Amino acid sequence: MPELPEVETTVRMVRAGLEGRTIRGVRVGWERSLGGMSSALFGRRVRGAQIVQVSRRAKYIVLSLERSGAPAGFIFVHLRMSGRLCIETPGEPLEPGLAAYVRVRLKLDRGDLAFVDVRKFGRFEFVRERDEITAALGPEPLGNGFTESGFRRALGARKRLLKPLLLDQTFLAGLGNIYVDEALHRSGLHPQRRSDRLPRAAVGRLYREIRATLSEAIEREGSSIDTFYRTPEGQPGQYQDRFQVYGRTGKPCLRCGRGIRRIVVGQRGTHFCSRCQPAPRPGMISAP
DNA sequence: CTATGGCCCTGGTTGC
DNA sequence: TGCAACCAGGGCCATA
Repeated sequence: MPELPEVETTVRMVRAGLEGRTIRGVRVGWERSLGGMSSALFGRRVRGAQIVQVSRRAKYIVLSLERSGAPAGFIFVHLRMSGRLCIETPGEPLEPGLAAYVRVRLKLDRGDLAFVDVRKFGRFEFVRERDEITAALGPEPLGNGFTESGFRRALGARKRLLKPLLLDQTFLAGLGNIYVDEALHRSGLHPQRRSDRLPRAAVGRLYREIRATLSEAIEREGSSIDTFYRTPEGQPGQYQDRFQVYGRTGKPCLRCGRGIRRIVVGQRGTHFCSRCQPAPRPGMISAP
């Protein structure tokens, strides 16, 4: 599920309930969610710490911890495919259907934070230094550090297919399968175009459409295409109603009417319009 | 460097 | 209806 817009929505909704809270205890239902640390050590690291800030970096939710005013590490949460954060209070108990999938629970001085994750791919991990996670990440697509000229240089420095490159979190951090397909369609670019063979104007379009797509999706609180993603308030997002290509295989392109096609690129289902996103010349799909 | 396939997991949907 | 196969908003790792 969650890509940048869903993670951003999650952060905005849990922030008020978490900032300022103190972690009184920990319950771990699936130890691997901790990313290799034992439950015992995780408990020791976070018990007694105060959550002073809730923020987002790429697809991570970052809880900054302090003990008596001094930095005390971070909890990095990655929702992967099916993860969700829920705040439970006596007045707002967890939805009954979710209880069986709580993998980590933080007992707070007011309420609980439940990390729910059906498929168990998600992570809820403690690190001492932010860099341990963020060092390998590419720029934030909506941040000031992501510029059109920098993007052009970076694309030109690689010889990869556009779609897998845009999914690569070390190249650009935050896009996932849905928003890459949507941004490529809006840019009129075929997912198998090579990154180093784009005209300048195409790079400009792609740059702007990536940012516009993500911004519009955040405004609509992300996309919900099945029962997994819900905002922490339990509501589905609204951006799925705006999809141009994702999940629309065989349906008419909303711009030109031709049927949307689905192919597999880099092992990921890929949706595009063969008229609005013309294929590169055959020799340009793979390296010569 | 780039690409590919397997793997981690569970549940919903599809097709016979 | 029953059941197997296939699919899924992600990412890591080993191997060509």
